[in-house]
Amino acid sequence: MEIYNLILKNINKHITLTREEEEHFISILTYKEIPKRTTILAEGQICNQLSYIHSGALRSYCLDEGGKESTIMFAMADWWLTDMYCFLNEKPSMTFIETIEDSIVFNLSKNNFDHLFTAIPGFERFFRILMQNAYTREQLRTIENLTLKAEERYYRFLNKYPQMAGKVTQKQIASYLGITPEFLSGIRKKQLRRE
Amino acid sequence: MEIYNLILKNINKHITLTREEEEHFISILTYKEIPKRTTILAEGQICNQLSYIHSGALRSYCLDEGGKESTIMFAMADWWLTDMYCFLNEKPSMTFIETIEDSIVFNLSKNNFDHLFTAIPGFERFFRILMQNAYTREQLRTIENLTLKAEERYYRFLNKYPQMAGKVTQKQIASYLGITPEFLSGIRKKQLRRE
DNA sequence: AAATTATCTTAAGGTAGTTTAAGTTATTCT
DNA sequence: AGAATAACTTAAACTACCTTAAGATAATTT
Repeated sequence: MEIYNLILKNINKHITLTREEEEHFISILTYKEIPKRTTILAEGQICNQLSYIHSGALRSYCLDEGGKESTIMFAMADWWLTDMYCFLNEKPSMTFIETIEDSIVFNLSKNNFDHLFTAIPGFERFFRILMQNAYTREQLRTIENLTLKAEERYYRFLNKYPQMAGKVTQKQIASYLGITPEFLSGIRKKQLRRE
Repeated sequence: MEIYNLILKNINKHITLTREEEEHFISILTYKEIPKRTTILAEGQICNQLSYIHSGALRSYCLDEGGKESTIMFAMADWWLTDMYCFLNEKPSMTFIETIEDSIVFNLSKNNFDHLFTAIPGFERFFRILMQNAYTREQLRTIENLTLKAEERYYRFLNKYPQMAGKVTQKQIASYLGITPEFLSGIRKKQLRRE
């Protein structure tokens, strides 16, 4: 099937599958078309799906006691997304996941995820590399949060995710950077004056 | 060898090795005794070792342009530690790693790490799970840094790493929390007054 | 044991980021 | 298209956290 070329290419970056393995893998995915601004995972639900984003864009975030949002990550086409801790440990989700625009995702259930490793051991390697990348990316974010001021973090964000910057609201960017929308507005004004 | 029981138990939590596999794995480790306050990795060096900490405690940190330290992680007995990004990509290290106390570590070189996966494919699974845990831990830290005030982060740190709290200086704790030692001192004073 | 050096504390003054509130501009819904 | 809702901006007052500097305490070196 044509539409699965993208995800197969994603996997082929790290491991090689036989024709049968590819077919098996695709057979355990569930195809979902999701309109924009749809919540596909809410806090408290059991998170039993790992989503590959075929097209579109999504966002995961959490709420603190006061109702303040923090964006955990933005995810676009060809990325994987879930509440990883809760997916792996089958705990009620601590996060929300919603579409930013109309999206097509392929879901892999926790059950199929677990069995995939016995059916096709090569996937251990694939997900090892995926987790490595996620870990090192997350660690870099920690360091940037600790060492940089909001203004510098904002410019690095624009630089790292230029496609995202156009799709998401500034409120969402602010909540990713850990600042208020008002403060971000000030940063942007400063930039405009310079141009 | 008696001394390798701890690391084998660590690995056995996630995968099962045959006797020969255990022996092969141990044979590629290099044993190191390191006195306290020794830098085992400096910024700019190629980081080609992944360290398992048999005993003792270590810390990894980075320096910004102004020379300000940020502690990336504290690591104690039975933990794995390296500059993961630079280890995996064979880049010059962006971080420093130093012993906090006299330590014994077993080093796995990048070369042996790479070959380990073909020699004993089960290690793909082991390191997948290791990376998963590192990733989800790091993501939790990001969220806490974004949503919590320094005081609350300090108490969670004490709670999560009670053994560490006694071993490291407050300057180091402050640099892990992303605050100045002076500000941490103020937080501690507040706590003392309450008791 | 003394001297040196690093850590920890205290306090005053400064800056980065927040809060609240009001007004403006987009989006979404009917 | 008009009404409703959410996003974005502006500004003033506030708070969390930083900077600098000095003195006290602890650890390390000689």
